[in-house]
Amino acid sequence: MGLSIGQVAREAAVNIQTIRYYERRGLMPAPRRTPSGYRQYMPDAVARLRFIKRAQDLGFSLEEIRDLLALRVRHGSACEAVEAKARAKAALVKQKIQELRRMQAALRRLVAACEAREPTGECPILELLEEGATVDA
Amino acid sequence: MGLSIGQVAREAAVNIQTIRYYERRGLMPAPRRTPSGYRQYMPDAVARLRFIKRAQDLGFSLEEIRDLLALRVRHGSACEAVEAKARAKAALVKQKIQELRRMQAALRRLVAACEAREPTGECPILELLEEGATVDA
DNA sequence: CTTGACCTTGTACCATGGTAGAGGCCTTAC
DNA sequence: GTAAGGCCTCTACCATGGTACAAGGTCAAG
Repeated sequence: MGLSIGQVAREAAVNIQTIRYYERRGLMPAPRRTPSGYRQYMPDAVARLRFIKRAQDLGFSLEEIRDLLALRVRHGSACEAVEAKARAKAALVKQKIQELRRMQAALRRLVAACEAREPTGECPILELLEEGATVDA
Repeated sequence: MGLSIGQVAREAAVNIQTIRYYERRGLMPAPRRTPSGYRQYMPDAVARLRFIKRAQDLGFSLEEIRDLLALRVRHGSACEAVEAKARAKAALVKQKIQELRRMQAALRRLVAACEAREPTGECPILELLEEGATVDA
């Protein structure tokens, strides 16, 4: 009928234990069970797991990911709250992108310095990242 | 003469213990000591700490950051190795940026859906992130 | 010359995000 | 009907990245 936890784990390339862990932590909904107690998943469980993994790679914590997944609009009732959360998250993502771009610029300059075989007494990375260091959060 | 660990901690907005921890982990060089054993830092220690914090926010582990800091070109001798590391890191950063952009697009679509007060039976986030899910690393 | 703020080392503890193993039940194939 | 493999729960352990506390030395002010 549905997918077993092992099938889901294989398709999503995660550990079985991890799926159960996510269920405990509220990231995966508790699936239906067979009469004998086996978990039965719908195919979208695989998509959800892949989403979680991607979001994690992007630096979101499991708690944040739980929130992201909870942003699924429920009947328009909580729509404003959802919108606010989405906006906040988007702002955060935007900032991360900007910082990564600065990092990338620094890395590119380092590569260029290496290619140019400059005497390179100094490392551009530290200084370049310091440039934009007007953060305090 | 130099900065005390407390001064550095305050300026870089990190815990004193954290600085010592970084020293143990090889992210901060062991500074000179006063005759009585107090650590004495040069002002660039603050910059280094801020770099570490920024890199962490970008999703780099302490080990990766240690590597990044080690990329400081030493006399051109290890220049090719440094260049390769920088390139690899840049590729990784580029990928992260792309994924974050997809996440941002999903969030923006969600916001738009909220604003439009659509019936919003479905959440765009999960599906949109699934779109680009041609990853396996 | 003592009080308080600061420093030292060492060890222990915490949260997050898993991973592993024990002990036991289910299922399918021979 | 029995063995292999999958699943169940529960508990314990691991790495990472800190944070806290104890016991004690240092230093500057009064």
